[in-house]
Amino acid sequence: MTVVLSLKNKKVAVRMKAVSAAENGENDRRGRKASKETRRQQLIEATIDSLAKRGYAETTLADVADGAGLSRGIVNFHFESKEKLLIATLQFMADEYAAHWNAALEKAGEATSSKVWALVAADFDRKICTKRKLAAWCAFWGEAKSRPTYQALCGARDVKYQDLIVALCAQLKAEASYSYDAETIALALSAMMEGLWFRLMMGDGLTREKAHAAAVEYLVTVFPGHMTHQGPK
Amino acid sequence: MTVVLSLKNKKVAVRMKAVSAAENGENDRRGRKASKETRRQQLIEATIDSLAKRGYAETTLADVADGAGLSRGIVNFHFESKEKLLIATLQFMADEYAAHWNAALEKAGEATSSKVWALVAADFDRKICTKRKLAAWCAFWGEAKSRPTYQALCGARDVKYQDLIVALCAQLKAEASYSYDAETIALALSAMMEGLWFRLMMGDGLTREKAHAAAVEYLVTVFPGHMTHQGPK
DNA sequence: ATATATTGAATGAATATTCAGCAAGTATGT
DNA sequence: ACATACTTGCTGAATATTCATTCAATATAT
Repeated sequence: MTVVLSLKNKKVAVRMKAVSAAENGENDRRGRKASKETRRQQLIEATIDSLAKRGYAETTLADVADGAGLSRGIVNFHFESKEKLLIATLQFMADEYAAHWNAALEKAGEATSSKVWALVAADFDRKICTKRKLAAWCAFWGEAKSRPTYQALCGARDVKYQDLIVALCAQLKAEASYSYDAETIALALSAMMEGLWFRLMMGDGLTREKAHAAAVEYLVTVFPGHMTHQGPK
Repeated sequence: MTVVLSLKNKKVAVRMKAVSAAENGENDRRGRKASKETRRQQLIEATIDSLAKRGYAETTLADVADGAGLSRGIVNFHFESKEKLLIATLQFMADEYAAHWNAALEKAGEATSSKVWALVAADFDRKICTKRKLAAWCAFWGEAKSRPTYQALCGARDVKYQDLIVALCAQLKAEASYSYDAETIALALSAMMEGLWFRLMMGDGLTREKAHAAAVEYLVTVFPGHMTHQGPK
């Protein structure tokens, strides 16, 4: 081991870094023999990195392995194929996203307006709304139309989410006397949030705060009886 | 020539179709000896087809050549490399998009509200807003963050467009007494249109008409002094 | 000791690129 | 009118490259 150190200096350094990055988790065994789940998670994180840095088409297993500080064959050992790694990565992001807005909904008050406000805020939370993750999402979007599996997972964002937003908008309409069609407003709102995500990813100096402010401005305008710039009434 | 017909039946048939598709242009020489520009355009169209059908990562030169009804080496003959073909394709789409909204702006009346209305309508016009083209755009978006050349061309949509929208919103604000910040509203509006494009591409049964209606609903709500559901006041 | 995780070189498949040759047009000379 | 050389667009087999996958050897943990 120490014999080869002079030759492998660089690589060892990289691996140290990668391992210490994985330390965050609770399941904190390191180096050789990290638990199966830990390794998988580490590889998924490396995949997100690669997708964000190089895009879908340029993401190679070699790059993922390097990013994780592990050797070439590692992905095929823990996932069976590149395809399955990518699906697991997308699945992870979809689960994380869903868990995040569900949690936000839990924490929000009973009032419909509080729920809407919380959902919008959740979309621009630091935890979810990273350039890195947005870029990874976008990499998948580009391939989603031609791959049913991706489409299903990208759309997982909508299946329940969209229904919820529509229901909440309908609720708000019933509470006050807004004239708009609930579905139209729900569509406009969620499309706008997606568009803001997209702009954030493209990164023309748009910040999370400004994006959130734009969404809030919309809420206040459309639901004047329920929202203020500071929060739900 | 006739000797090989029995063997090449299928191929010949495909080529006939491809050639007749290229007939639309003015420069209508066919078969062998189509002008250089015509051939390039034909290959660009085939590239858009492939991007839309198979996504960026799965688009191969073989597929493009087949789609155009031409032989394998053709792309490297007319463009130098796959990369250059893709850049030319994106350039074409960006030019077409810019020309389209500029034309819409020309045709619109002098009033600021007419211009805004025209820009929004242009975005959902049949000519631009095809599933095929949206899918091709999306394929590029996924790679744009990692490739400066793509990013510049995808962003070409904003450089002037975004400035114009901001200026028009500021103008509307000055004409009536809206309280919003013009930049915020402009951001919200254009983000929403991008998000609607995205949803159209993903194709959850959303139609161009419904998407346009959602955008109009927004205009009416934000600029009540200037807009009605039927058009600018 | 055995089982398990990991490595990294070898393999093979996919595919971009090259290029020698062919065919259709075009110009020039007789 | 016909023949000849020359240009240009195109073909498709051969080559080079990139990369996912495999697997025998090795290291580590229990």
